[in-house]
Amino acid sequence: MIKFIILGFLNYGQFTGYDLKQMMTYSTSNFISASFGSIYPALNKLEKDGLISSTKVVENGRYKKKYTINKIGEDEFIRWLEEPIDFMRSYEDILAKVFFYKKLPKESTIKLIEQLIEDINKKIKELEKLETMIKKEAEYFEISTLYFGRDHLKFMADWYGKFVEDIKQR
Amino acid sequence: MIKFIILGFLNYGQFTGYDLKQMMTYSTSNFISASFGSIYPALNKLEKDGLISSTKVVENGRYKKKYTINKIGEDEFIRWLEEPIDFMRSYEDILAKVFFYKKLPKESTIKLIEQLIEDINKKIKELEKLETMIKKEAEYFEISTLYFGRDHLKFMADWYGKFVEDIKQR
DNA sequence: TAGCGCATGTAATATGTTACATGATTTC
DNA sequence: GAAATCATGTAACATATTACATGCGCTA
Repeated sequence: MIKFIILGFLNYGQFTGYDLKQMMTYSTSNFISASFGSIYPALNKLEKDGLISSTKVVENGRYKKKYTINKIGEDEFIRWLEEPIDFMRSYEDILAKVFFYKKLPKESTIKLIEQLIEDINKKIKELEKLETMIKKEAEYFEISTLYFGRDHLKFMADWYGKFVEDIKQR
Repeated sequence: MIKFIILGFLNYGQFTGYDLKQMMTYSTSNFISASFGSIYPALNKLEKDGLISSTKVVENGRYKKKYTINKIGEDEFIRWLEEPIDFMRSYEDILAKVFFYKKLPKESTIKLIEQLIEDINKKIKELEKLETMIKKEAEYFEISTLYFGRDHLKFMADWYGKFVEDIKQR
């Protein structure tokens, strides 16, 4: 996960691990935040795997390692972005992709979100079947968690429905 | 996390690791599911720590290890349930507690949920401040993730608001 | 000169998954 | 007799956090 957020930000320029942490704090902390303890090892692994490259520089007398994304990294990032959204993962995972959707052609974005909505609606129907099956025996708080699940998915389908309409009209 | 789900289920009787996995599959898979690879080690640790005890039995010629919750386990479970809900964790974590709220007196449950709603509303105000600050520079998809965050929290506050009213009227 | 911000990194810990290993009983 | 289900467990891996370790430059 953190891997793709890093690749995403490196699409916009050269940054240090410290820069990336700042960017996450200011713009993605709402759904993804990372500590230095995950950013630095992730950067090292990405470089080892050839997705990014680093240059050692001294700026204002300070030693820095600036990272640049490579072609392989760009390709892997786009491949990830274009993958259908797995809505059963947390909503944070969905937002991590949405955050970078401007990198994709408008039609791709629209297709991905419409697919997402369809998948969510399928899941809602499944849940509603389950509900009618276990309604009688289940305890109040237990069944309430099912109702929350259902309503939460309805909220998601609804929100992304409006979102996709908004994207179409832009 | 898995630890408290196990303790929660052991409040209802004696079960094996296999039983617990089944119960999760059928009733909490909506927000929590666990593999045997996490259930069995968790059971061993809980026993080592004295929160649960096991008895080896042979049923239908099959070797089983049935677990019982101890007083320490019960106390620790209730302590966890009574803790204020940390809504910044995933909604799955919230549901994990709600699922077992029948173990708590009605007034405690109501207080916990009302506190949750208050915390969510505070966070919504923070987000709205942030929005007005960065509205101008931010890119469409980037700011959309903020809007989702805000609307998602509003959905949560709303849902739990109705929930607490329903609990009061029962 | 103390403290904060910038900058990188490691070690210990937490928490889980997937795959593997084993073996019994029940069902078709 | 094969396959599914019951039943327990370990090993390798994945992914992250928190705390620690280090050191420079700027500002009060």
